[in-house]
Amino acid sequence: MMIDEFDIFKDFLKQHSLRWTPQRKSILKVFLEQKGHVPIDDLHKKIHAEDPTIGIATLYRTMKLLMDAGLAEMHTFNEKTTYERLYKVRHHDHLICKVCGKTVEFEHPLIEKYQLEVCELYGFALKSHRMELFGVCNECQK
Amino acid sequence: MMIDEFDIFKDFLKQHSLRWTPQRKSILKVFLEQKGHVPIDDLHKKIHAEDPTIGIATLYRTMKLLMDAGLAEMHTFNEKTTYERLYKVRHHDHLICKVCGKTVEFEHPLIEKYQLEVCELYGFALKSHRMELFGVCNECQK
DNA sequence: CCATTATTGATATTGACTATCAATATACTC
DNA sequence: GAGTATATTGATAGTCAATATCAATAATGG
Repeated sequence: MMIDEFDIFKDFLKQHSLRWTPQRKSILKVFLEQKGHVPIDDLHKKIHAEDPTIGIATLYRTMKLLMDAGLAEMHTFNEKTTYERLYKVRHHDHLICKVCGKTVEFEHPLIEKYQLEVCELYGFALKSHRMELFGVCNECQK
Repeated sequence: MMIDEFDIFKDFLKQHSLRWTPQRKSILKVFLEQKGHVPIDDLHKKIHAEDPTIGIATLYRTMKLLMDAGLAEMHTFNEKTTYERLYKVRHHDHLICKVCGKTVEFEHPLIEKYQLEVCELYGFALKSHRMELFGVCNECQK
């Protein structure tokens, strides 16, 4: 039996005495259909197509819950806030093109290893990290 | 003959047909007196003590110029914007305590090396990067 | 000194996000 | 199911950092 994001969210809500509502269901559904980094206004448009009665406040509230539930992650690239799916997606870092804004995901085990080393050196217990490389992509170099 | 931040800024302004003014001088002076990461309102208070006539808009405008001139760098830790001195300060990354907000600066040559590798792999020309490790510091673990 | 153009401070505006609140929906108990 | 307690909702007002506007002023290059 597969545990999917809907189960996780329902469970999270129950654990916190919060409720499973049609609005939360719609928002999660639409969010999961997106790929990569989704800005809030994109999400809002698509939610609106699905159910025009859902307000922007509910969208913000629900995205916060999804983050608390570990299903979504917020990023701020170039002053722009986007949300990214988190569950069952490997951890990765980002390469961002300063010209066209394209992002590429990558992971590098050795970098992660050295991050741990640095934390130990300073007596920190590492919880998470953020690494973004800014550059100019192939296309934009031409 | 030492080239300092004042010279660099004056030169930058000249290059761009901008003007060296008492306000810009005061703001740079106060900024350079600060240590580490300075929030804009701290800076504003100290500027105000130096010269109460300088408005907040001029402060924002000047900080942007200092960034363009390569003398300052903006960070956003825990939703809070801070400015950091950049010139003649070695590049470094940050370790941030999620509990007390303390930041520690570090550098790790090998991490930088692998960042370059990743960029080459994807055909990006690396311009800059941001790496922040979030954890719990020694003190806050007790 | 003059003309040109950048700069300034006060303040209005923006834009993203949050708080408020009355109406409504959900979950729980019996 | 009915009834009750409580969470949720959408609309909208409010907040806050940052930016745009603009008339007055200051700096620059002749």
